[in-house]
Amino acid sequence: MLNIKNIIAHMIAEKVDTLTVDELMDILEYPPNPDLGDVALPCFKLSRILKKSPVDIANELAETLPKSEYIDRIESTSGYLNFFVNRDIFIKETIDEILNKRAAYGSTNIGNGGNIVIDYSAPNIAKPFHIGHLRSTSIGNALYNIFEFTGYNCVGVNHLGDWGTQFGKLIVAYKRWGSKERVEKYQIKELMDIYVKYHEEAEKDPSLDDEARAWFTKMERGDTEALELWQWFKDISLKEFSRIYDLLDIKFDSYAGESFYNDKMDAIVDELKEKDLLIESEGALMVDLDEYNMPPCLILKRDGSTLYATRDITAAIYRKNTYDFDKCIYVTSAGQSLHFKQWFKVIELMGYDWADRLVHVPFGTISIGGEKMATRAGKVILLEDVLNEAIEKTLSIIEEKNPDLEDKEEIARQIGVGAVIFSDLSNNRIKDISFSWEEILNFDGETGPYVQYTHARACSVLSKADNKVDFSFDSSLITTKEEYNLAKRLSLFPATVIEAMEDLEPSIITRYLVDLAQDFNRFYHNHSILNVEDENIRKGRLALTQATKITLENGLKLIGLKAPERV
RNA sequence: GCGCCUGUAGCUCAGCUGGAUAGAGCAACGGACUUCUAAUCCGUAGGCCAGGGGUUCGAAUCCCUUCAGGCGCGCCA
Repeated sequence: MLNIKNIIAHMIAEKVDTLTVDELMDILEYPPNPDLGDVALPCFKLSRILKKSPVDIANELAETLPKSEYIDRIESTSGYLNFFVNRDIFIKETIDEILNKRAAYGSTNIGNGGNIVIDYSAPNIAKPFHIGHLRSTSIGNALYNIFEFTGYNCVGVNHLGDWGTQFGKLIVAYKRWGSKERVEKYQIKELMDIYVKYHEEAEKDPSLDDEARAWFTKMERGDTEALELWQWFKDISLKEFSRIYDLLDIKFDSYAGESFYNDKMDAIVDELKEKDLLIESEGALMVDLDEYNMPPCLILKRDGSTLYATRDITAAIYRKNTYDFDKCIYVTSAGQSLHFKQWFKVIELMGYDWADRLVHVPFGTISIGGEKMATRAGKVILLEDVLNEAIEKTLSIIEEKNPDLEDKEEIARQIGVGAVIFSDLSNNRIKDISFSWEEILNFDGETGPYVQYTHARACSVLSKADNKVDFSFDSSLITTKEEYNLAKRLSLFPATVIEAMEDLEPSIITRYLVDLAQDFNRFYHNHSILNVEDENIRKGRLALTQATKITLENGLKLIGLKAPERV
């Protein structure tokens, strides 16, 4: 991998033996204005160590640093040491590497085959898949791809919410207001309707809740009728979910949900007892976390039934035994942060040294016009509606601009769905999102369709050249500002992937793609690729175009988007 | 009350473990399609980086504090 910072850090380390290459890598930065240089060393920190003024240090280094074929010249400017890289070599090596590695450009093996369990999506059975569920799904899926790309082996787990008192409620609702015919006809919509009705009625008549609890207890005791209804509701939900996952092109390696751990929790409760971690309070059992400045972690309710934490602890131990993970990652809303901190601590107190491999990846809440979405109140925007809306809009744009496009239904799906996922992965995870139809259906500017369009544009140029791209281009003919900026951007992709992996932050890739697309479009707009007289310039620009196409495609795939060749 | 998160252009957001003149997109206005796909590009305008202290050669960035908003705090997940 051609890494300019790395090369420069080595150069400096030869001269300044008080700093290591790694430390220098940290200090080196990219100047705000490319006219100043390609890489800069601010000398203010060295000033104290070397007991000289920053200006003197920069001046001295500018004269004494060893020559390198990669560096054209070095300038000292008011305490900064600015490096100007040799563009010929830099562009040549960057493009060569991309053309050689193709789909593997940007990948690394830092994971060394270690296992990563990623727990994401996890919708609740019998509830509709709404826009709020998208975040966990899209972030988890992107992290899955990013970890695979950096040399890990991922296990994607969909920890379905398929157990709990809401099923008691649903059974009560079904028995009172539902019918087999209606459920078979309207599927999850009907389940949602009767669930909403249940909550309306329960407001007036709290005895319904007792009834619901009784049904759930029946489920736990293995009552046939209760379990058959539960299984039926579950099948209906899974059918709906897999339709949505197909649309999104997202897959899981395991669907072991909450019910999977029903028979595994007793042993864990026993283990907690043996390890003397449980205390009793008002009939419930809990782990006291007072000395860690946290409220206690509830393990068993007064009636002896289990809780969320019980299940999570059990699942973590199961996953450790089954997958021997390097990391187990939970992609859930930021509102659950305390819960995770609590039970991670319990795992630690149980004496498991792998407690520090459990990672919570929180994300912000999605709201509509300032209001939280609530299934119970029926106030939701269904993800499928959003996806279909986006696909429809894409299709109408295609009809207008490129009606002869082959396979337009599928391409419209790829772009429409891409617009929704891209928008979801645009901001830092932790930021709250206010859902807006206008924004999610906007295909201009920093959007998925923009990046996909740019990719297709590159593909179109390449196909007009019969995809004849070879390595025999002369990089000294690639001289314009736009070409150089594009090459620089391309060279940053591998470091960007690593950063996204370390920060568990897919938006880093998303934003990189926008920057890359912008750089390519500026290049494309300012310079002809095919219609240039000089055959060698043409070759160089085609190589640059091909390198862009590859990098855009690799990046899009990481965040879970397709890269259609035509749009 | 305690804890966590957020506050940057009219709106949505970038800004790396502190570095040179705070950047994009949307919206607005003005330009560019007989030429490789205009889902594009170029330009104009838009800022007391919530307020106040502090640390530093240097702060949007780190520390303290105030304010505003969001979320959480033993039998939901």
